[in-house]
Amino acid sequence: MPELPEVETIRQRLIKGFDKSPSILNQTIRQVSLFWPGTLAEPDPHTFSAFLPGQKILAVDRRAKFLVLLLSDAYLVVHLRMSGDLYLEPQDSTTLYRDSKHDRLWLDFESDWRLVFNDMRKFGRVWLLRDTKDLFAKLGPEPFDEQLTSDVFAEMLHQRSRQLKPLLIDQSFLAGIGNIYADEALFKAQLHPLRQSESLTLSEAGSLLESIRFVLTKGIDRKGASIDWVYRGGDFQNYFQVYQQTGNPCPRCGHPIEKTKVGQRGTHFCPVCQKIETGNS
DNA sequence: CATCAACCCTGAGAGC
DNA sequence: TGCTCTCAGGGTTGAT
Repeated sequence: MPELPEVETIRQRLIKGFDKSPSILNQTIRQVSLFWPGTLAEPDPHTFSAFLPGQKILAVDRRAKFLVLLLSDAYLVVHLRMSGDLYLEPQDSTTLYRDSKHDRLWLDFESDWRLVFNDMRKFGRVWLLRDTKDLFAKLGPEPFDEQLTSDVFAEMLHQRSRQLKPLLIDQSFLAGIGNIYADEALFKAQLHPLRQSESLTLSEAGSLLESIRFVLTKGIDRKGASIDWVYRGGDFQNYFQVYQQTGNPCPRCGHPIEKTKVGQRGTHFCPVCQKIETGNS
């Protein structure tokens, strides 16, 4: 499931070009094909398809797990949710080589290239907006924001009274973390997923922020994780310490990694290294 | 404000 | 082989 590192990887591939495909920058949209109307959050399909032809892609940015395509006169925002993917391919390759069963949207450019939005589980969404302010209004800070110092992060944790795991994946608290990187960051910081956020010491808060940045950086360096049957070409899954490592020995102490359910989400942790008690180190 | 559950979906894997 | 059941998960929504 794409989290910040996977979305960032896709962003960089769209900008730089990937494999044999060119950069998406300066491509001009010629034609729109929408195969699953539910993909479109707004506006309605008719307005969407009528507006886009002639629009040029000027930039590709990221906010949280959203990809933001700056067009000549609007923003095209994409959220990949669970199974979405976004890539360029030649306009004739779908008919010739590939099963297009899960394609939800095509943007055909004036060149021979096509932007494909493929999304097996249909959870992904696309917005065409004049302004992204409302959509992003409730998002928390970016993990790499320079303003986010360990003191600021500690204060954010103390202002809430929640278990760490659900808090980390709450996009209004911090933007871009999902289930994988939350589990990995908590393990690296040696904090129990059920620890109450307000109980963290200043040094524990600093350690958690540092761990979050470490695992996200590692994920980006590895071009993201390719898990389940969704392959995106990254190999961070080979570096998981606890995620999907249930029963395997903890890399730190050797005790078997355990899996529980926290806030409706599968949660992996080491019961020895990740203590629930308040650390007074 | 925090917590919980249902919902949106598909396909993989288990059990029979 | 082929059926049915369960599960996974990001984010939204509504109830407690």
